Amino acid sequence: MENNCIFIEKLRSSGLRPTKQRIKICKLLFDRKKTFHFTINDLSKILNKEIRQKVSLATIYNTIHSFKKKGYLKEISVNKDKSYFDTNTSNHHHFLDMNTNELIDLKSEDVHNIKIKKRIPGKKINSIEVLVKIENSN
Amino acid sequence: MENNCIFIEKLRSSGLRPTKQRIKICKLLFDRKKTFHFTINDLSKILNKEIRQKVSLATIYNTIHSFKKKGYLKEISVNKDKSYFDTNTSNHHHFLDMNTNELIDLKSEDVHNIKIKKRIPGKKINSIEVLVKIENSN
DNA sequence: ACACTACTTTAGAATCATTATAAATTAGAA
DNA sequence: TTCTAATTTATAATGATTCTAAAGTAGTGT
Repeated sequence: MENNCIFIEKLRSSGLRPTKQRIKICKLLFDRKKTFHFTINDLSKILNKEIRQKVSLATIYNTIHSFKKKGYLKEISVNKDKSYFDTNTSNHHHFLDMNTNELIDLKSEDVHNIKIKKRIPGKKINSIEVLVKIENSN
Repeated sequence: MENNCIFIEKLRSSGLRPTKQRIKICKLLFDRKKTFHFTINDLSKILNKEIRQKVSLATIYNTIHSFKKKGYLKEISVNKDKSYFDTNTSNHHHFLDMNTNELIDLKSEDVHNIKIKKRIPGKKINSIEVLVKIENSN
């Protein structure tokens, strides 16, 4: 219970009321050591595994979008079927395992020296995203 | 009319019957100097601008998928709303203009020195895709 | 030219992720 | 406690894509 204080504070300081649904989602997403990659569907399944306190799909969408807007989550465009989200909001890249459809983080340092030689007049670079597709090497 | 011969041959040699719908789509996609980026919706609008010979949505999807499978088109994951296709099937990257949602080709040479330091055991790299998001620099 | 069969096209239905809606619930302030 | 605005929720709506099954067409053999 005391653990939730961090999340309650986090939510409150972002102008989001700390409802039990949001706290539950916070715990699931942010109370972990390693980066977590997920789809809304994944999240819904995990959240609603225990029947006692279900969170509706609409709330999951709302909450994830709020979190993204606040910068707590990154959205990753991998394929058009589903949206992937990433709890690692730092500047980094990804492996995509074509066999399992799993995302794996690549630290910024793991991809060195990305230099873009071409420029578009009147435009500035906002971000550079690298997706490395991998597959079984058998 | 004679122009179509190229496309008829191309289709035939790929085991695709040269129907008038496919030829029409071929002309639209491949009879141009510059790379063409499009969504199915774009294509449908252009194809069906003239009312005389409409091509159904289902046929457009079928044809584009066939072309992709044959390697005549590349599919690009930019955002989950829509699928983008690219008539440039060579190894290259993209700018994505966040203001207009437009894709712009980046030659392979325009992005130099992509080296991935990390490896995943049992996996080999299939492709490396770089997406450079740009926006108005006003 | 004719007939046959497999390939294509097509309209419309089905699907699936996501968003909108509107009513019921809840948090925080007075 | 009471009030109001924020939130949750079930359900409907949307929009891209896929499926389906019937009608049309290309290519082969006659």
